[in-house]
Amino acid sequence: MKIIELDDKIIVQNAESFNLESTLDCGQCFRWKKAGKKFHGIAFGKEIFVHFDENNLIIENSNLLDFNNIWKNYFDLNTNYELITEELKNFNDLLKSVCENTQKIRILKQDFWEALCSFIISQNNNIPRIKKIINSLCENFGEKIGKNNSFSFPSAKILSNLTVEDLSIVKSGFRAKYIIDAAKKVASGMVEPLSLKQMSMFNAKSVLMTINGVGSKVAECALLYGLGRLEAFPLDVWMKKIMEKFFAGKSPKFFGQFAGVAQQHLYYYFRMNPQNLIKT
DNA sequence: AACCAGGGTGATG
DNA sequence: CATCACCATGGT
Repeated sequence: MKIIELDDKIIVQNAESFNLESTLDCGQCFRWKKAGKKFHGIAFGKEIFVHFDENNLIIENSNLLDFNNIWKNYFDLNTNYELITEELKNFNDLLKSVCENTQKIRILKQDFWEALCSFIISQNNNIPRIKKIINSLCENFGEKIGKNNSFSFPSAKILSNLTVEDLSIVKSGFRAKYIIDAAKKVASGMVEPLSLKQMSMFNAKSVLMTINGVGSKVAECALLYGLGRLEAFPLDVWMKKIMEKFFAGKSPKFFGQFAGVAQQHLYYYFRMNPQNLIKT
């Protein structure tokens, strides 16, 4: 991996190859959009365009400082996902073929608060509307960044001072009170990502579930997408069906220390191919 | 028009 | 512990 900085772009030569489409569209994040060959997105208060040119990862509207501080970690470029995926393929024939089909998904290391808040919004909701609510949340309460109409994800501190009425503009429904409670607990340090990273999965999950509106599934999402705990295994309605049909009697432990990565391949594959889940 | 969406809560058995 | 109505909102 060699980094080249020129103009307002970063070129990561021989970046460990991964598939941007599957990685950014597999349901782990909600703020990336395809713009031609490139993907446009915002994370950690910065807006970029990103695409692959052969083995080179091109990050536009950025610089070396941001790459080192944000994007290297966000795309988790120091982790060898090829190794992880090879290990997963040995667990089970179905998982092997699914991994080969979904192609090189990478779990992003997202901002803890954004991941937690986004998956609180996701409960009993559909993906297009989740994106719409998050977008509205950013437009109304985030900070304007760049020259375009782009906004950062609003901080927990900002949201912690809002009322349910203030939030009604984003139309998050009954989730508004959950967002505010989560914001208060994060802003006050009662729920603190650095300490959660040091805790056991069980203890970290217990702390997350003290937030009103955070149950088992959302807690696992926060652990996986916001805290880099790759053994976390969110069981949503799709994963429950998949487990019931193909992994009956098995628990998430079956998939080992990278269970979350396995989960992402399975979830994405069956979202893309639901007929293979319905049919008996 | 009823039903569903990357669920959680509180009440009840 | 298992089940169940209910939770707001927008799309089909």
